[in-house]
Amino acid sequence: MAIADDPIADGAPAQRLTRAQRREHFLDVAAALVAEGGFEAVTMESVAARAGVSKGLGYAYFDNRGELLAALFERETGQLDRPATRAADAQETFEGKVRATVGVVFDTVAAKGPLIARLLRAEAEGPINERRTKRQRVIERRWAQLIADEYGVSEPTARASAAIMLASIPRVIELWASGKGSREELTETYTRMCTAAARDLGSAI
Amino acid sequence: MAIADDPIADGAPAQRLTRAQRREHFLDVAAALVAEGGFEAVTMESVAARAGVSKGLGYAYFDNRGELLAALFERETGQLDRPATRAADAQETFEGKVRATVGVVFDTVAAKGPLIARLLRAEAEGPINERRTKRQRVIERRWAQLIADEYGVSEPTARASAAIMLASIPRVIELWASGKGSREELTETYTRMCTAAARDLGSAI
Amino acid sequence: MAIADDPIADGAPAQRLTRAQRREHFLDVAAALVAEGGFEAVTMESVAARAGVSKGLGYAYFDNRGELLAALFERETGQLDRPATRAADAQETFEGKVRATVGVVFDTVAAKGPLIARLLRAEAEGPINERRTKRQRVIERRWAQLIADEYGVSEPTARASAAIMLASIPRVIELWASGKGSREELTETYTRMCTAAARDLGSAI
Amino acid sequence: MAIADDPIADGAPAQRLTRAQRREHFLDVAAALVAEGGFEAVTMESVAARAGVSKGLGYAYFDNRGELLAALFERETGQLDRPATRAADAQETFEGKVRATVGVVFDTVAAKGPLIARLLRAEAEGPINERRTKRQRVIERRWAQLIADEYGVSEPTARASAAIMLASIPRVIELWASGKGSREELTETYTRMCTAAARDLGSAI
DNA sequence: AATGAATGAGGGTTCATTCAT
DNA sequence: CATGAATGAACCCTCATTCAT
Repeated sequence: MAIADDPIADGAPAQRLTRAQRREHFLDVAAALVAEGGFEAVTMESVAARAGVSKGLGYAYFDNRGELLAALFERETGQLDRPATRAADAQETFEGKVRATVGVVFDTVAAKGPLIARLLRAEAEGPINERRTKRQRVIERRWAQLIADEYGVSEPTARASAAIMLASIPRVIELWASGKGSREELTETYTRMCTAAARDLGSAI
Repeated sequence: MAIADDPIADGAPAQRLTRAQRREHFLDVAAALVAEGGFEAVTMESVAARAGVSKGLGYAYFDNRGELLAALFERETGQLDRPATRAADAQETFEGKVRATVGVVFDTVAAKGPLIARLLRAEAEGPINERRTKRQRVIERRWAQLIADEYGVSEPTARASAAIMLASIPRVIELWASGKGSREELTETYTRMCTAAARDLGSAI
Repeated sequence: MAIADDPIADGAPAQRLTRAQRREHFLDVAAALVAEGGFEAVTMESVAARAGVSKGLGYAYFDNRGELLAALFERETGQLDRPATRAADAQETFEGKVRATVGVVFDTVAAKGPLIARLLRAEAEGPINERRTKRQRVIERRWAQLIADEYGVSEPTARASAAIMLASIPRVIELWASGKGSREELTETYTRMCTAAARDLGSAI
Repeated sequence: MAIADDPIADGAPAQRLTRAQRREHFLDVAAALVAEGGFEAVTMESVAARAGVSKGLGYAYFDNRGELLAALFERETGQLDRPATRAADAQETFEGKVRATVGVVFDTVAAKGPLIARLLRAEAEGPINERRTKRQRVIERRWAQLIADEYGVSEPTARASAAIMLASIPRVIELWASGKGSREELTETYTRMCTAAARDLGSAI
């Protein structure tokens, strides 16, 4: 409805963005929508509307809805995983790495809300599921390596235990979100559980 | 479209079943569809088509799609939880109970496929989420009690640790389903992880 | 669900009725449903359910939904029109007849609720519309005759004026139902309007 | 299915109209359908089919079926009421105003068919009923004021009589449409009935 | 690049009606 | 006479996607 030269109309930056900026903006909007209403809330139309652009424009940046969601997944997990890896790398022990990783997860959730939990947990449309599986494999392998190295756990058992530990991280976030424990308590509990389990698995037959 | 070897020819009126039989049949079909394609694959239409009946018939048995899904959830979790509780009750120790529970889970998956893992894990439509949350609360409380009693873990920590342990059961099933370990190995690993964690949490401050 | 020898189960007379009784019962139920929720509320299923019989039974008494509604219309308008005619016949003047007729209408509405208003007014499914038109023609002709005879109004004008007068009777009922006047006031107003109009139309060119 | 002389071929994409044009087109189609078959004949699907567009397009213009019907009601009654008010305002007396109003009604029906009668009369779905009730209240109040002022009729009686008079206008249209009188005769008859009634109600106790 | 009209398929739901038992 | 399982058509509504402008 506005006709001219508002640099940014209506709260929605509807103008003169570079291709990359506009793409990011789409992802920001999609992130907000997932956080508010889950994946179903992300429709090409809702994203366009919230972004203040026309219905068809999304397709100039993403092949289809699946790709938009996949791009969102990549961006958000990247923003979680890079700091997490960095924080873990700064630690010597498995225990330190676990604690550091959980810390970054909490930080991220604090900063961006339930988005990341949803991304990691939900049964979602195809393109996301594939990527999630791939990401999981990578992270599980890393943790398994640490467990095997530090506690002398056999390869396959280390793999399984890493998978089991990682699977409950979203629940830890949920517990926090629903007030079932403080950040510190939950970090402590989770870290102790992981290390105790790893130690035990490495200890005997 | 199929021409041969359908038990029921394509335009012919379906078998006339009793109310209870038809209801079970619908749930069987829904179960198969969830196993294959997740919740989204369950539409009143897809169920009817697969069941070989007309589109509207489902509504004579379930008020709406949500109720169908809810009924499926109730049936399947009931078939898991009743034997699991029975098996756990027959054991004295937390360790025994965990092992027995996992055993029943494996039995169930062996008999009915990975459906149950999906039911327990996925972020799903409203009616299922509510029921899952409720069920979780009940089971978590039970495990928490055991952990607190047997290992002297404080109430809140026991609650959190139970939640964390239970959250990874679907992943255990997945590991098995994808060949990442035998039933015995996975049972052993998971059980040791749980008991080691509980013991550790109870050991000191 | 009950298996034997309740003479009347569940508030619903579900048993041992003669054909005619059962037919009447269906109409009673349909009447109640129209009064509560309009024509749309009358489905073959809702009628059967309320009557405490099985879904298909209605078709043993009425060819189809339209016929059920039509039979209801006939019965109810008959129960209005016969007393109305009798009451009108007992009066000498047009004014008396109008007053008597309106009195019977009020009595009927008082006894049977908004059913009759709905039957007379609503744009309804085909079979009812036809009958209503026919009924209207009959009554309009009668009133027109009276107007012509008593006030010397020409045939066509008498016909038109009768139609115009009769068309507002449902509104009179509505006014009463919504508390916009007492029975007596509304009867008086309506009667005076009709007689004044008739007198005027007969008076000159 | 039609093969010839459709302006638009059967599977071809429809004319691309502006938003306003398409909206009007939808309303035109809906109007035609109401005129032919009443409200029930207006479904989002029937409108789309008649308009030669795809099933879902209507929802880009109206939130749902109710809104479409409501918009139709607003448009049509607006096109009747604005000229009617103007014509009535140009007259000094109640008689003149009644005659002028009826004249505009006839003009409108002549131009657009009996649609308006249906809109004003029928018991319809919620959104229309509300609006009709509101409109009626406004017009009844206006007429009541005139009757009270010019003939000295008491407030409540004036209200009731106005309601009664207005309720028969659709019937006047029907009489005309079914050839039961000329425009002039019906206008004259209706106007005399109204004025005679008002005069009488004002004359005594 | 961007708009926004339009498509078309998919899925939810309701009911009149039929018919095997 | 009665039951109640089943059909099938008609609607409602939403969205991913295309494409003329």
